[in-house]
Amino acid sequence: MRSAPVTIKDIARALNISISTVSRALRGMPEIHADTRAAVMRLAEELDYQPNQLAKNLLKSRTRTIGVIVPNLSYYYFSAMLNSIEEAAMQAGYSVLVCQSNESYLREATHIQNLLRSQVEGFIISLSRDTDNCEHVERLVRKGVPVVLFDRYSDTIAADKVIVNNHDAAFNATMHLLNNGCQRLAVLAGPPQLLISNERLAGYRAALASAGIAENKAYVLHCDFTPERTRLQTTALMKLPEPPDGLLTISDRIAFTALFALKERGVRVPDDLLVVSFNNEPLCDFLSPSLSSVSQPIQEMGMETVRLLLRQIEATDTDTYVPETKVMGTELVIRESSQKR
Amino acid sequence: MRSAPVTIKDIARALNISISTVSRALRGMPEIHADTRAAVMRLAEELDYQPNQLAKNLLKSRTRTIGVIVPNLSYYYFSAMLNSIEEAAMQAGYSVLVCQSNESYLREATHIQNLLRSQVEGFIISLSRDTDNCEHVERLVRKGVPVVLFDRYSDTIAADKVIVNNHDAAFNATMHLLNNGCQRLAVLAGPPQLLISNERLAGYRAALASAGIAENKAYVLHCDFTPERTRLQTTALMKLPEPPDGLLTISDRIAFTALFALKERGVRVPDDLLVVSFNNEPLCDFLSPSLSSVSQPIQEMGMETVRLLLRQIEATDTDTYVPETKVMGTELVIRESSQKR
DNA sequence: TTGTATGCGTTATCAT
DNA sequence: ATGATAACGCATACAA
Repeated sequence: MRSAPVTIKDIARALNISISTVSRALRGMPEIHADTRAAVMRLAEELDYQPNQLAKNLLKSRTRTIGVIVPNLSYYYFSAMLNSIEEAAMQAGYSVLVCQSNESYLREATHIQNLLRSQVEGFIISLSRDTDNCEHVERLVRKGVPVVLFDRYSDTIAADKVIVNNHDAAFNATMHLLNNGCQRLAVLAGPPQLLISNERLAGYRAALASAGIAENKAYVLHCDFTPERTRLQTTALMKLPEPPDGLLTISDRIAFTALFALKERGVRVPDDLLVVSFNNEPLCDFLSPSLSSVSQPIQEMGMETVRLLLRQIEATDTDTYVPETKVMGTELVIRESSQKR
Repeated sequence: MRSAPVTIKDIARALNISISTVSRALRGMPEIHADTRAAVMRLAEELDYQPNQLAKNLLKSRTRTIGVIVPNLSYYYFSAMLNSIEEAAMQAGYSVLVCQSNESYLREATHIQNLLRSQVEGFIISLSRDTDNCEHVERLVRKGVPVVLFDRYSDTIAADKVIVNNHDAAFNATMHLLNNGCQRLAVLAGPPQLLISNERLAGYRAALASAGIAENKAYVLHCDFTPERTRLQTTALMKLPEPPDGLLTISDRIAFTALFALKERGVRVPDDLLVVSFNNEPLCDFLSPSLSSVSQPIQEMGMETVRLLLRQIEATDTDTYVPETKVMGTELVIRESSQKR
């Protein structure tokens, strides 16, 4: 049998005392008589009383809750970031409401709206693939709602950011491929509206330029994180009259599918083609050949996003606030896929 | 500058009308004069008014929110289940509060408590690895709180369940290995307190028995989903005087690490050892050799958990309610790892 | 030490 | 067509 939840009113009535006494007893206020407190506690325990968080939050106008919006939790990077964000938030006494945009602008905007209505005190966001207009987030910032972006950020948003130097990371990864003998270097980038993809692309180009290699436009293809598209683009690359002998992919998701497509076509990695990727998912180790990949300090990034957000939330004067961008270091983890044997 | 959120009171004051009129206009009630409504809507838009969901929920004693507790979202199976649960819930007008137990009983119990305080209307739970005592969930059920378990369930809980026939699935997987020539069949099971692991173990044993093979205790080892432990157990298996020539692992997480450890030791799959696993993560395709694995109908399972939960939530008489267990079909997806070439 | 009254933002009931 | 008021569950200022 289901019944309405127990309230302090129920306890008060049963004990024939006032609700304020119950409230005080429950919260261990010192002025309450020991006997009264004991009786209240006993009954609360017996009835399995659970304080109504809604009522508390409404009264205090504080929820100590932060909204997190990520593209998709089945990407390792985001679920790992969520873990570290949750941990840091919990330590600080905040809880987390997680939403997935599923790479859709519309869902992202809807989630922001809903989280706002649920009175979250701030947002940690990594933008969706299809978000080319950031008006929805900019409005948040304009309203003074604390926002921190990570990874998938945008230039136009005046919020705190926790990112890596995508340009330099891609530059280094590309140089690594060049140094290992690649002559024809291709790249599987993300969708063109994704800033981090473009930054990585720029790093790739800078590396080519620094090595005095002219860019071959046919070697630069865009993917959208769907296996179908990646497969198509990989095949397109290898069908070129001069197929590449080196490949940079801007995400492990893309690399996994690409490696699969390559194997199907009989392209041997690293013998025929060297590969370097981004994100350093745990699986990189398990693949054969194992996959070289750029790692981000997920643990630190999660802590940093929370730190920046709480700084905003707990700031007394919000007028003098200047958004900060924290650039974290990356590491190129070199494995079998990027070294000739 | 941050300011207190806009309320209907603000709008009422600005327009010099009563809050009830604002409330009615906002909700499109027919009795409101067109001009009044227009003015209210305009101002609400301009001030970016967001109704306070806390207040609404408190008043209605309904949140249309369900709590989902899973061990860890970085396991593919759970993030995929979450996606399908969220989708189904959204379609039905409910939203989802997700929590990770991180395989800890304590966190699981704490999350239940917190979600209860947040007035969720029901729970969808997959138990943590360390949950050997289900008192926390049983109490929920006793209180009449709607609960649906999936995958990691327990016999002692009188709630709806959405599961697969673990015994038969393991039986079939084991038979498949036997039919492909395995003589010495080992199994890497999960922790002994995990019912689904024991069921799969029982299926393995039944298959051996049906083939007239005596069980070799040394071939049955338990893992706890940590790579370290799995690595250790895999090594232990291969160090036996008579190492196995077939291996059943009760989760892809375990299989991935085991395959890695095998490769390190120079054990060739499938030449020296055939492997079958559980969960059919997308990566199974990408590994080399690709990994045979038992798949569960995640999409349908998500829909089913939500359907059963909403049935409970929306039931008028909760007295006559009898918990239902929905057993979904599995499919053994055969890949390279389980067939001699 | 305990009780009474007020308010958080909203909807609903009852007037007008 | 609109307004005043009570209620949801809780915390707290003020009274007693």
